[in-house]
Amino acid sequence: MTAIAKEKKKEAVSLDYSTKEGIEIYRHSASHIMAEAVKELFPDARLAIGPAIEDGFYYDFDVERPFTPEDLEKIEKRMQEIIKRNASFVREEISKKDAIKLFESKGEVYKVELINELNDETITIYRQGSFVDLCRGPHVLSTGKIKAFKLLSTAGAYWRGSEKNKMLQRIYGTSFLTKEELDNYLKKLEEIKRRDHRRLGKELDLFSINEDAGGGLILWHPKGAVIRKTIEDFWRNEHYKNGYELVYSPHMARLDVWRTSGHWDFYRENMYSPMTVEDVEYEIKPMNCPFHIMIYKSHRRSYRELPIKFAELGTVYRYERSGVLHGLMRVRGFTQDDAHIFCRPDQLEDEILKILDFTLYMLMTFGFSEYDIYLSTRPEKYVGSLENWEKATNALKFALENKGLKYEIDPGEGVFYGPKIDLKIKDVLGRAWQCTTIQVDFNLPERFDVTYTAEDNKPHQAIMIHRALMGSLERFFGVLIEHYAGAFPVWLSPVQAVIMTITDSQIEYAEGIVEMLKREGIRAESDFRGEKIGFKIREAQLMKAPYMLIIGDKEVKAGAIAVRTRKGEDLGQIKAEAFLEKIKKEIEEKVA
RNA sequence: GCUGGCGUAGCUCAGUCGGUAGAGCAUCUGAUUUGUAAUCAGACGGUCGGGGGUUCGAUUCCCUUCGCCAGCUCCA
Repeated sequence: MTAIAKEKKKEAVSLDYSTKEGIEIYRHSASHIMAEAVKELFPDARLAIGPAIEDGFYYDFDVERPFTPEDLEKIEKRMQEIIKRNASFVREEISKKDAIKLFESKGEVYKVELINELNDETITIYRQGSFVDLCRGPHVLSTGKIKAFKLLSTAGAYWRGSEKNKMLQRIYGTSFLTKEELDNYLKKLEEIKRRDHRRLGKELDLFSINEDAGGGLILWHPKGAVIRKTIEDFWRNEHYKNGYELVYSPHMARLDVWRTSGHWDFYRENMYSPMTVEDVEYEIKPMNCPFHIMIYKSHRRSYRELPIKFAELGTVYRYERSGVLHGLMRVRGFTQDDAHIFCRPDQLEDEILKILDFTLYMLMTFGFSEYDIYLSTRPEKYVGSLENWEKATNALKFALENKGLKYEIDPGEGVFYGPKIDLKIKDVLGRAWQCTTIQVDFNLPERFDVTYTAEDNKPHQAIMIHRALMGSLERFFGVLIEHYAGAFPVWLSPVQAVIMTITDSQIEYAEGIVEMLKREGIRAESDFRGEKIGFKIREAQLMKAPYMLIIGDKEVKAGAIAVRTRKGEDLGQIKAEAFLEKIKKEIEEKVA
């Protein structure tokens, strides 16, 4: 039992707030102080809930009109006063009946609703000054303990998160033990804005979304496309090395295919309306699996052939509600780095282990070493037998444990046809983006009758593993942009070197250098404009080009180039060949 | 989808308490030939997101519609 758990029995706690549990208590107390301030300023506000969250806290209120930024300032000021009053947090235990009476008398209908759902006969409440709130606690000793806080934003939020309920007004805030920590956090928020892939995507001319085309549909500009191509080439090569075969499949198919697969019954909310072609209904694909199954089934397969691994950069379309679209991270049309592995039962675990190794290798190459792993289990809407679900889930669990990877269970978050392992990459926002997914599926093979001929010369049902390592190229690209703040490693940089002349008299020499680099496969660009070198450097710097090759009379005379990096380092005069060797090596080794 | 906020030149933004708009950057033209993050000058560029209403007059006020942004997961 932790110290905090023990302290929960007491009225309020004095403890080390720098622990994870400690800071939660601290922030939860800050949320009570905010609620008190709101009640003092807006007596008609009804309290909902107000927990501590990842980087702060919030409290939901039912109020007549939404809070304005000016309201937040007033609330902040009032919170300062409440902190100055230094009222103690006092814990009380009262009977359920008294609790209901208490909150009814205050008109706190949401609190009454919550109490009614509690099974305990004794309810705990916390008071500070004249403010009282239904709360399990614990809290800090007194309001004066809160040293640094800030209210950040307001937003609508449904009561209990359901859009069928009334929308309440939520105030987000954060608090830290010291002003310094708070300032650091606010700085981090600025940094997050600076790295936003939507902003960088525009600034670096990587991609755009055009409202005439539609939301959630990505236009890849040349510079973004080069990066994508580089990723794809790497991906294809690695897949061939790992025993995959590449395939291509169409973007639509007859609706009956999706009926057979179960998508039409279990995944329809993510699918677009069918279109009718010569009286037959067709559907744009939300997944690639049925096509890979068809390729598998195009002829009979022997147990000797397995595992068969079909991989495809397959573009799929899924309906997402307009409000959830977000740059490259959440889109309606995206390309999965998809693959389906058809195997025998005895091969299943080994194949999952191979995929895990492959995944970690791929992610590492792109500079990601931090991720959270989840094992998602059977959802409410599912196909197949419970027995199959259990087999599949156990296979995934076994593989994770065998690898010694830490994971959490995500109950009910599996796909309708099978459980899955998800790897979530953490971006600078601290948000974890689901990229990798590995799904074991006994069900589609059954629905499509996917078999192989075994040693007994009889058909046996194959098992399928669906997997995407980067997830979708769009989302992965978004995470990459934020991860590198647009300054991609050389191998991914759309422009790897900008060659710039000091004056017109070096153009001929510089052209030779550019040509040589291009011939060697370097993405070199020239800037021979009649501008000052500082101006050219500034532009290349803003485009985050890793190398700037400056050529003046001195370099022409020496038969060399002056190399500057985007970090501002001056590598001095070197021979073009030496530079070529250096940059080639960096590209080859994918140096970050 | 819901709630709120926002929508002015290619971009970033200012402005108009109702009298049809302005800056910087970008683009184009010219001059400048320059040594490590912005040379100078000129020109071009907008029916102020779309539609409707009020008004002598709307970019400004009202309604509606579209788009974008934030939140809607964290359960006393």
